Amino acid sequence: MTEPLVTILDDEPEIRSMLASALNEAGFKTMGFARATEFEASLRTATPDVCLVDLGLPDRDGLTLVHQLALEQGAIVIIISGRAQVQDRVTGLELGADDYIIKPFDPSEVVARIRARLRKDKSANTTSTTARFEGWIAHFDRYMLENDNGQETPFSHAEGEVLRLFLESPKRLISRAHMQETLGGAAGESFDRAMDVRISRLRTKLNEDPKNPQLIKTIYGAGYIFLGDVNWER
Amino acid sequence: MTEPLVTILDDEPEIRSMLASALNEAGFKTMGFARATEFEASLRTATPDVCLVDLGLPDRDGLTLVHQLALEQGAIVIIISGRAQVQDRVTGLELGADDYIIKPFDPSEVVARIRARLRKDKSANTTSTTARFEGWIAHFDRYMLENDNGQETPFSHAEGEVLRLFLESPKRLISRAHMQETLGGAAGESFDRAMDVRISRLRTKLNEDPKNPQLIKTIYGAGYIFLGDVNWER
DNA sequence: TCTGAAATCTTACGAATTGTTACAAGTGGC
DNA sequence: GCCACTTGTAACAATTCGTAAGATTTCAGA
Repeated sequence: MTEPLVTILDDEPEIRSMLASALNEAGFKTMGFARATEFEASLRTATPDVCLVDLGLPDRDGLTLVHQLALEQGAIVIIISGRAQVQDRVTGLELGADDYIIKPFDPSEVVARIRARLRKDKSANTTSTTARFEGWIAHFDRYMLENDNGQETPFSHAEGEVLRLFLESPKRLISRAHMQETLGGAAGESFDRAMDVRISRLRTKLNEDPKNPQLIKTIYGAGYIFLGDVNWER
Repeated sequence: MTEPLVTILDDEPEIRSMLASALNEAGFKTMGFARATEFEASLRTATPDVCLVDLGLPDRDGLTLVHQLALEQGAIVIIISGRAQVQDRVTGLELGADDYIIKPFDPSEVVARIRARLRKDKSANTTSTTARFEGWIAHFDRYMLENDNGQETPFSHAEGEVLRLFLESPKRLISRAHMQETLGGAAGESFDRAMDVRISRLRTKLNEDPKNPQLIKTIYGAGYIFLGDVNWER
């Protein structure tokens, strides 16, 4: 993974810029939004790793948004709020937030808390070479795909990159933009055609029915989702 | 997983019992320790899912312990401390803690934070968002609509947005304005035509009788109401 | 009950997005 | 150099989804 992307959703410009500079300094990419609608629009093209959400939004109930984000996107969601009551914090966390930070806050603590989340998130799958999923076993060290009968088919490097991307974030929307970025192709170019081809080839190796793919699902206008339970072996 | 095991390491008996009762009530198993040595001895026989660690221990430097725990055991480590300085929190988190809670604390928040961590830990493979309603099952992760015979029809992203909106607020009026807002279309424009096309398509997938829709009712001049009981499974 | 205007539904079409196939350029082993 | 293999590009097919336009329904007032 390259630099993780953190989105900042807060209507106060000072807070956005304060967070952005602290996060950039810490090696994160950031995107700031003042309104929920703008933020949601951006989700079509970008897949943030962490979403910072202020609860006091002008155009939307923050808690509902948090709920959706956490459940649908599977992203790490951190609430930033001026409401300091225990009850507020508890409901925020119950609704799916991963952390709850109270205003006023220190940017360095925000950074530390984000790092703590990401660390945990990644430690589940670092330096592993084998993954099992839905009857398949992917051997990344040997570039081999083993089916439930033990038969093996080779897959290429390019195919492996895509497959790994999927297996590292199962059941999560992977935007086209994010894919191009991590797979090296300069965005906007005619490389996005190549992306499709890679995925198409991967699908055939996974015996996907073109009319009705079970594992790699296309979300028109957004990206892809890899369904299926994944187990990495270490 | 059965009931997760939470260890409590704190030298104050009142705090141990307070946490233990709150956690037990919330469905966790607990083990309490007053000293680091006792706690470490227990690690030989038990594998806790979550470790609550007080930093002010009599017989050990808490931070070193946290570091070891997080690295070697891979367990979820939550610091509970009376030291409230930002710097303390940052170093605690950097050393591997997953969370940092300041004394005095509310037990219910501790429970909520533990739940948040466990949820994330699992969610890599468990993200299934489905809703049952009137004989149908909507699988939002797979973009599939299952009828009472088990047959599945795919629905598109745009259709899913509308369906989700309905299922999240059943038996309540959903105004056109609100729909446009949440579905991204710039309000007022000729996008409202697209709205009812979406709904129309959704209706046909739900086998609605155009003359007499049972599930998606239109309220002339106001909006729509989704009738039908909904059960979310997450 | 009848009538007309406004709101909504539906169908068809087209632009944009994505899938698939064929082909060519590049790479490495023998 | 020859051959198998990988991988991007181009061309064409299939899908999604908004727009337009005509049909249908609803509601208010006579």
